Amino acid sequence: MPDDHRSGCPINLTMEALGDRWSLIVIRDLMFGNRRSFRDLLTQSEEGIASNILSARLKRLLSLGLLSKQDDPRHRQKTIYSLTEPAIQLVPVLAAIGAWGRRHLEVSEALAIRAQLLEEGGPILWDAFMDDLRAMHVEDPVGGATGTRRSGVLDDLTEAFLKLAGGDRG
Amino acid sequence: MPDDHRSGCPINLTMEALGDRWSLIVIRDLMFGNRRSFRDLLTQSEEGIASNILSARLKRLLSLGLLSKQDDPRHRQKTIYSLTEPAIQLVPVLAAIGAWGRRHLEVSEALAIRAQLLEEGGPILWDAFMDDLRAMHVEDPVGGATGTRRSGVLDDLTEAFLKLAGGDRG
DNA sequence: TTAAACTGGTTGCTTAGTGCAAGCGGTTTG
DNA sequence: CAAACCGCTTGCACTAAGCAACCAGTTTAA
Repeated sequence: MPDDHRSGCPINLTMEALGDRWSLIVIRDLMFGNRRSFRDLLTQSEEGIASNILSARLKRLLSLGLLSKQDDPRHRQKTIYSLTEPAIQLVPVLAAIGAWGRRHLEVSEALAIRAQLLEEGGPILWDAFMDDLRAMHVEDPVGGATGTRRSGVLDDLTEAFLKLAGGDRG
Repeated sequence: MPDDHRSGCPINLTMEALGDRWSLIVIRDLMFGNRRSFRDLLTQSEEGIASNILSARLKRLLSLGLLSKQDDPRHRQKTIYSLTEPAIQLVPVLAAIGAWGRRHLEVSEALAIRAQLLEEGGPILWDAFMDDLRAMHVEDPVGGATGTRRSGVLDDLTEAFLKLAGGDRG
């Protein structure tokens, strides 16, 4: 039988895959917040995702091939979640969404600075960021999760955010 | 009281506004299919939206300020739905989503051609398209709905689609 | 003149997704 | 050896989605 999709339209298929209130939030936290474990994603979530929803989303994103999981060598019970190449290629999508939201919705200044820098940086910055993400999520997911591997772009974005937030997050 | 949002993050606020399976589909049909009435959106929908869902989405998008409605001079009962400026500015978002879906999901050839042309055209084409949409949805919504006002970009996209689909749609 | 078709929806029902709180077996830390 | 932490699961309430039938008013065509 054919696939059980509503249509073969690229926009529709993307909405079928990611068109809910949480999937892109989880990917955003992995991508920009480098939250790589269930507990990090759960407790550091700005929006307060519930554990059963997070569990369901991680399963779904794994089965879609957007995430991969590895054992954490530091803790036998711990899992490292990483972005795969398809998820990394969502950078331009998240940049466009962030730019639109920043213009048309009531965003907070601190949380909007990353969207602004990402928009201003354009495709050149996105490509640099995607290369960093490949190093931290595909080539060396453990190093990326533990801090051995870092991203210059991500450090810049985080620094700009912390300057406005005055704070204690990353 | 503060707004009842999960957070002030641009990506989160966009997902709260448009993060469901249908909102962007409705906007896509208005934008690329020039479906401007309830009936058109309902019956010409590739994905088969239900009438109660369509009704709810139109109400929601109107209240968010992404759509406007006008009386149709040809039919006292008919309503013309139009994109507002914020919705028109979703063009880059839909282009990015379409480009991603085309690369990573099982799209159909005919339905993917628009995404491809939009991606290849880049920001210059998007700007031209957005100007056309302003003429058809903001300046002269009635003319845009009735065919008096047309979009060169949209005609090109539709022609390319019809060539592959062999068909009877627009 | 009247019936058929079309207009933008609504209603009722079932199923799927979201949100919250509590809990669970195993692991590591102090 | 107890407390904290690990990735989850369970249960229950509520909202959103999906389906089919229906509705009153308007236009069209015989």
